[in-house]
Amino acid sequence: MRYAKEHKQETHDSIVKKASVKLRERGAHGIGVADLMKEAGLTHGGFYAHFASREALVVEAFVYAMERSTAAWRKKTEPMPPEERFAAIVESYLSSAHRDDPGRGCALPALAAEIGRESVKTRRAFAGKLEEMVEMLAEQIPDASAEAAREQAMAALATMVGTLVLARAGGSGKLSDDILAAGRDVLLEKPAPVKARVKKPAAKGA
Amino acid sequence: MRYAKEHKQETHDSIVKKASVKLRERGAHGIGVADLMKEAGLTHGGFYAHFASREALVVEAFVYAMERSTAAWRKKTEPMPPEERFAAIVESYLSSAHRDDPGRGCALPALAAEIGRESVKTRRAFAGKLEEMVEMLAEQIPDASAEAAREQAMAALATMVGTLVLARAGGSGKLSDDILAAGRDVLLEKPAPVKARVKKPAAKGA
DNA sequence: TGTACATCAGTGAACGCGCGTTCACTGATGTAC
DNA sequence: TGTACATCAGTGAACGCGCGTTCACTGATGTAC
Repeated sequence: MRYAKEHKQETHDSIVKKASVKLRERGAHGIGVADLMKEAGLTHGGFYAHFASREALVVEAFVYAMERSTAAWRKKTEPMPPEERFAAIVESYLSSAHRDDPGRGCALPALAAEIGRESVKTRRAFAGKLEEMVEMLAEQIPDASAEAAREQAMAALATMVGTLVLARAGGSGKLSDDILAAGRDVLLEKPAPVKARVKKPAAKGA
Repeated sequence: MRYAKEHKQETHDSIVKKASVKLRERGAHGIGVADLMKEAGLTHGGFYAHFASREALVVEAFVYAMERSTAAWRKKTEPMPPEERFAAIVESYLSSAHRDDPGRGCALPALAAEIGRESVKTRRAFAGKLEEMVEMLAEQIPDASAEAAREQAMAALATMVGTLVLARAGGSGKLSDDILAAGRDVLLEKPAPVKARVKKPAAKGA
């Protein structure tokens, strides 16, 4: 080795990390190889010493973002009592801060629709990370069998992703805020005002 | 007029219609002007007699798809008794048929994430159509005040959109089917198996 | 009715540009002695 | 310790291609007389 043992790996990781932010911000097709490399302080020529293709970087960056999110939520909720964990995730996911900062947020609202059009191989890599995220969420749902928790976790994640996608597309005015609030309310089981459906009171409600 | 009065308008509409299918299938950046025109049986040169830019067509095609969906749901549920309408929409939205045919389905799971990155002007056009869709959905939710119905409609739409996005990205295997089922179950208030949360029985359940 | 003309929706060649990718080269670094 | 050498991560010019857009032209159609 002519360079420090992990030099290349560090560069590689740095490219992936910076790319994962920019790709979430601009979409899977929204930024080119040259600009992605510039983000990492490099020139475009070196790109193919690290990745087989642009597409390969997109997949790595996506997987990286998914892993980071899953780990971050797990770590964040670890010190909390079990019955508060799910609500904590929902509240931070459906915050205006998350809506307004896609680059540091969950990769799903930003990139999942585009992943759905990629190769079978890419979709499989995605599915694995999605399963991990669902599993982590399911663990934060107490008072349910494993199956029920998994189902609730999938539905809750879908609601969170859909809510963020619509809130982002709907601007940042009242509509967008209303969408965020609506998502929070159903997931935290706060009944909607007046004539709402009968519900068990939410954990932190009463 | 040298041509039949509505000739040009018909061509314009035909381009928008075909484009709206292909754009939902391949994404807002997934197909070029030349191929879009070929879909309508034309050559690319004529494009700018109909649209100011490619972007303008994308917006028109998106708006067209949203209007079609809203109108189609309204028409479909019209002959039904009010308490069955919402469930009918959810079931057709979260069907494997809809998952597997993005081109003829709702524009939101296919394009909303990309719309969220467009200009303010484009996002405003989007927001208007989204409001119409939410309103239509809200009308199908009986037993609720207008505010509560609007909130429930927004949350339900978010769940449907997120579910479809994740189900499409997750391939077409078990994970994908499970995601679809989970979305249907929460929206139709079928309690998940075993130890589920206390819920009012669903309209068609008992 | 028939002919000359005017219109304009649509054609297709051409443009410039940016992108993903390739490749010969450089120069900083660690190794051998 | 000091010097010559080998390595290879990173550079930057160049490529070919496809895209959005422009434009001079065509030819089918409706109108005037």
